[in-house]
Amino acid sequence: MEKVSSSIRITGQPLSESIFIELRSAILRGKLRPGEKLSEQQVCDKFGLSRTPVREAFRQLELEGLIETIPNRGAFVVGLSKRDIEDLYEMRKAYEILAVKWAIERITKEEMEKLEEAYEFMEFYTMKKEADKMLNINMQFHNLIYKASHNRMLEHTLSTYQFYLKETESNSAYLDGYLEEVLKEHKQIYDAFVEKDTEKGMAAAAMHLDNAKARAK
Amino acid sequence: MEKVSSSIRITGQPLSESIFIELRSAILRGKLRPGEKLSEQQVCDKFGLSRTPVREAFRQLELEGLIETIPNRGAFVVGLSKRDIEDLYEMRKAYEILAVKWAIERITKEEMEKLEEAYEFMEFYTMKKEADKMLNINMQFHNLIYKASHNRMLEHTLSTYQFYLKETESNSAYLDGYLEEVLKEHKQIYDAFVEKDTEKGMAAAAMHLDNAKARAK
DNA sequence: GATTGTATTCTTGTATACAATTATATCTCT
DNA sequence: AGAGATATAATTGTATACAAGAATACAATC
Repeated sequence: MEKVSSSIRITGQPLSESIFIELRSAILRGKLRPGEKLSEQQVCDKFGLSRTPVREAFRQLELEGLIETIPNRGAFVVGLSKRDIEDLYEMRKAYEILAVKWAIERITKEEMEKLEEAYEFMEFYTMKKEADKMLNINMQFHNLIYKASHNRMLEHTLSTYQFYLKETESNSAYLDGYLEEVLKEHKQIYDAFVEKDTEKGMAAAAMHLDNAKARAK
Repeated sequence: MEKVSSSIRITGQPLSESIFIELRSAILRGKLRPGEKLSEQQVCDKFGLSRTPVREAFRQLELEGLIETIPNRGAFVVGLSKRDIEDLYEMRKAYEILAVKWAIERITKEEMEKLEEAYEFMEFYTMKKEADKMLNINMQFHNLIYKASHNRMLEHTLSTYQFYLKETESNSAYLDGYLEEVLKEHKQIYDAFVEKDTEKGMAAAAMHLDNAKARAK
């Protein structure tokens, strides 16, 4: 493992959090290979800090299943296979459908206003053909739905999946040729919120995620 | 928080793991109330050990969303609302359907033999009307399916949900009057494995979990 | 040459010590 | 008495120290 010159200290945020995010990203991006041993001391040396926060990060990675620790032997990178990622799209789809359903039932007025605003930005960026901004607002749109589902676990899990898929996607600018198609799919979801039609929303979400999976190829 | 007389040390297992499981259980069972402050020192005193393993357990609880930590202020119990638990049944159902689908597609010969054995135990215990043993083999049956899905994340999540629901269920002996009904539902799932019929399996799983939710009331 | 037993080294698991931030209590002033 | 400021105490965040287990190296034996 190569050293990094700069510290990862961010004021206010515990170091264990930073290390967790950093290592998770490295594993998902394949910089840390499955099977590879992850030594606490090496990680400490790399980031220039003590073992305490590193160990806390390890325990979190273990809980997410990205590393496997054998007592008194150490931690080993697990990582995601091609099929794991394929599966992840399916798992996300199943939850996203639930999120849309609950969000339509439970969304507050304020949340609805934010969702409307997000959708309007999507229209705007589609018109301007700004794919990278579209990618961002796309994520926000979905995150607003997660929040509006008013279920912390679902929200957390879907945010995690979003992160996983973002990190593992080979080409993050894959939206380029599909802006209008993507907009249309989101319009169907958004319309379902306006009409408070859960069935329509769930169907639209399912369709959208099937297409998203196909586009990511 | 009251002290416990006995130590929770189990040879081979890190203490952080034991504390994690212990605290998680306490939160799910409502012994630790939502909003309550969870002091590191208090937990240390209670279990008679140092802060290092306690902190590691806290980080894991945080990741599962059962506590919320505010930097430099401490950890606060979050817990699950009635609706959270209701939702959990839906979330479990969505994943269980996926697990059955993938398991039917991916199950190995050895795994199939174990599943068959588990199902036969279910028949046996139903005949003998042993509800508590049935509860156990029931969990095993489902865990075998999780394993056979050959997706670690799905397996881990479903195991967690199983634990959550088991801990929060008001009456763990709720199977009592429903042994034959439950057996029938599992037979349908098991038959789908024998016939390698994913559609049938998914439908049977959906039905089973709807009924399980209704029975838990 | 292969294998087993032992000593050494290395790594992890836990406890303690220190630093930094936050909460609380006390005191002052109006 | 109440509001604000300061000092003290308590709690968290991080680093270091120690203990226990595992891996490695090496010697002795077959």
